[in-house]
Amino acid sequence: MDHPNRCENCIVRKFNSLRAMSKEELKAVSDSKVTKQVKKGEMIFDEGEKLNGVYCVRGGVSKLSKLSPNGKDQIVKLASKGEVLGQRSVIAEESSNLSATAINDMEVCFIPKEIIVSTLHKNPDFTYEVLRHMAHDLKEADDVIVNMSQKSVKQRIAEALLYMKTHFGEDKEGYLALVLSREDIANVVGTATESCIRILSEFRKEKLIRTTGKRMAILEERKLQDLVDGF
Amino acid sequence: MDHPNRCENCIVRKFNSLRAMSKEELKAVSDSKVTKQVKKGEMIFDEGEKLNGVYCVRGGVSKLSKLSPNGKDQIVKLASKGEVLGQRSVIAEESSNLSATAINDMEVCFIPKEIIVSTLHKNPDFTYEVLRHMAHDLKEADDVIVNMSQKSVKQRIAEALLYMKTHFGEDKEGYLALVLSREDIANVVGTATESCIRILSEFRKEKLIRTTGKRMAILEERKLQDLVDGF
DNA sequence: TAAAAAAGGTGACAAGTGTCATATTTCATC
DNA sequence: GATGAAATATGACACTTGTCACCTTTTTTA
Repeated sequence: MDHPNRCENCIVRKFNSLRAMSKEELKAVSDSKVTKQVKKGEMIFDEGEKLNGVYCVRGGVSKLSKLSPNGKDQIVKLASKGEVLGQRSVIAEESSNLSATAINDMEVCFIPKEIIVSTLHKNPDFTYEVLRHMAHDLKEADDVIVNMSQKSVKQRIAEALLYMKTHFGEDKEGYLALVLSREDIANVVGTATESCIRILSEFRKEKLIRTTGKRMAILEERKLQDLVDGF
Repeated sequence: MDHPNRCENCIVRKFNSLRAMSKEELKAVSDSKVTKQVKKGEMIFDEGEKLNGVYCVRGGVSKLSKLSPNGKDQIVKLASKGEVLGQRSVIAEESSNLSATAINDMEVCFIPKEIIVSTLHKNPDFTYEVLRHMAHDLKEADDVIVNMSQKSVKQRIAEALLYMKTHFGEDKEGYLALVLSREDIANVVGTATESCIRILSEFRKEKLIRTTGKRMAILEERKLQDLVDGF
């Protein structure tokens, strides 16, 4: 039973609420889960879809976004290793309010909702753990609301770059490990792609960042932070 | 034991997660709760404050807001009868990320966190109920993010008016039951007070609304909705 | 009730941002 | 390695929105 592909042995679990599951519950999850490879650009689930379970991210990064009436895709959250997608919809028994798309190649485990829901009813520790995670997500969402409404596009882009550095790190050459297209960055901060490109060009000219193709490196973290804080 | 001021008999409870509590738990809550009168403009708790419990709203309306670095107050949510304030912070064991201020005279019940937390550990139904509420709040927050970043100020104000009508209703004369200052409306939609006043004046000139002092009535719900949807 | 303070209202102007048009570069695929 | 498609880049311009200045009306307080 020490197969590396068993949830009991999956390191990723340490980061999410599944760590509060008992051995038996975890075994049941492992027996019914399906591991999937998702290629860059592929959609894991779409807005409005009824989800039959949740997706536990083993590797890669996913964007959670919502299509606005004007045709633009607002990215609400970036999810990586250890995060569980679709939890909210399964718990509220509603169709998904967001779509999930792979930003790079991903490995995710699909876990049927029956197991999640029954564990929620039987194991209060697990429910409490899920609740704590959701409380955290809600706080982050509040922060995003304030940033969106009170900060300029330039400040939001600076913040997004710093976020990418602290949450996804850098490679050996100092480039941000998470590579996002200009369009995706624009969709994270809620602006037009052209505005995003323009401001990144500005940052480059001011030597706050450097770029090679779509790879970007932060040169002046301090100055970017000052910008975010309004000088 | 049929005192009207006992939680067991409180109608408000029907609307929130406390309905999942057992008779005994509810009795304990009732014995330790403190009912407070909060006057218009008074703060219930402030951003950054450590909360020793939650506040159950019996009457009146509260704004939950967050001060942005530029000195503006972003209203994230309006809470009325039945809603529980401070839940998120108590569950995550963090200081509050928002402040709560009375928009009109309020009556709230303070419930010490110990009772909430211990019930969360003992009663899975209650935990699940709280979880479902928080899942709903999170969805609403996602929607706010998309609105903030993708809609114009005019659209957001139109939406805020419609929201006030559907959530708080109208009085006999057709005026919105919830009376907000122009500044508060501006803080809900994340714009400057002057811009808000200007757009409301515009709506008035176009006969979409009518105003008497700070009381406002919606005349053309359909047209406002069309505006929100981008014609 | 008068005076002071707060809220509502409007104009003028500047700054920020979105849109459209059009190059240019990079990337994927044969 | 060539070729077409997608992504990046930049200019021009209009529109939206914020800021400041000032005035009027309403509300609060002495």
